[in-house]
Amino acid sequence: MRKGKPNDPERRTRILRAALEVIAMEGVHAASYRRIAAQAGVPLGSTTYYFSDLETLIVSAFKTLRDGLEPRYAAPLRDARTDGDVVDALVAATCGATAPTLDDIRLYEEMHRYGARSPQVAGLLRDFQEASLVILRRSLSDGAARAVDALMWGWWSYRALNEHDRLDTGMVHDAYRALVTMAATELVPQK
Amino acid sequence: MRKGKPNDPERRTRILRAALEVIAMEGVHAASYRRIAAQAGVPLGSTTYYFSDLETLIVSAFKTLRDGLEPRYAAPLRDARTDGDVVDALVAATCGATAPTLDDIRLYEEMHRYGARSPQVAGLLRDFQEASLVILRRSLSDGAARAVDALMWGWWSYRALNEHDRLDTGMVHDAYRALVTMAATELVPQK
DNA sequence: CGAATATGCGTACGATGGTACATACTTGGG
DNA sequence: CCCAAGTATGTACCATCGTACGCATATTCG
Repeated sequence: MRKGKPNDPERRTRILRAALEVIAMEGVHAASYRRIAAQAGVPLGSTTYYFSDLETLIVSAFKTLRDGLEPRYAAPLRDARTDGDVVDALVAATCGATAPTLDDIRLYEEMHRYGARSPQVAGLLRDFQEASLVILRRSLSDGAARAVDALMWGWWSYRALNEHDRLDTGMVHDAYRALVTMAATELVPQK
Repeated sequence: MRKGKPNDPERRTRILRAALEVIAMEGVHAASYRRIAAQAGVPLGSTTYYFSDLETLIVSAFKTLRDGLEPRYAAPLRDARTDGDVVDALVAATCGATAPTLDDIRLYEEMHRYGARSPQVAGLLRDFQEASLVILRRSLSDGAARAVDALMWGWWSYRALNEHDRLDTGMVHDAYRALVTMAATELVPQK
């Protein structure tokens, strides 16, 4: 009897990567079995074999996106010690070294939109957001954490819309500092 | 010779409204000629007659959305006199009386995503954003205006994802106040 | 070495999409 | 009243989609 070892172990992963590429370039609506197969350089039957329906494929692709993104953004924030470190990490995540690429933002936006109609993907998004909030709450009040989270998303969104103008780092820094400072002064009635 | 007066002058508007309804309910990917025609209660040929291709129809629909939304959100902000008024207006626009409905947010998100592939729609979005910034800059520094704008969008987005929990008004108020206050203290190096 | 079983693939079908276009209907001027 | 021209519609074509399914290939065990 056969063990079930795949002939090409990379294939599944390659399909998922191709799916994300297609979604980033042309949107979820363009992410068809055929288009993804072409992108991955595998035959149509290969994609339907690994993912019995399209919803499964897309959700799986978004899952790998989350798994890839989460540690990348979480780490610098987790290492922050002082409020200043937190602000710096936030700035970096918004428009600095650890900031997502435009493709990543597009992907995340597509995910967001797809989540409006897919409970599974909505769950992924909430997981992602909750993980971010958990980290932020280690140094900020709940309110400030939520505000910071929303602001970061707003700026990412802005970057996606205005591809060419970079966000001014000083402005971003000031805004985060204002929110983080608010957290400090608000801490008494909050706690 | 005939004057060119339409037999049913309402029809064009009705089709555009139906398009927005479909987009809000099922997303742009579901906005087909046939689906929109069904929603508007008109035959397929009627939609293709008024809009020679689908892109035109969708862009027109988004244009009417912008025209409808813009005055609604601009007015309260324009009437704000003091910084406190501005903060109150922002809170109201985020989660209060003048806040967009969930449908409006969904529509706006669909527009955002569609804009990623349609230069025309991207232009509409930038218009909308710029109009908002112009008003905000009457009482805030450029940096604060941008931060406030991004934060509002982030919270709208949050509301779309977490349909059921209302944003805490106090938290929203504090965050906006922090950003507006920052604008005041930052005003010297800014100007 | 078969034979059984998992892996991988090609084709076909029914549904749905945008669009083209021939046809009808409505209107107002002659 | 009737015809020209704009308005409105029904149908049909071709492409593409998700999915089903039968067949080919590879692998491992007895």
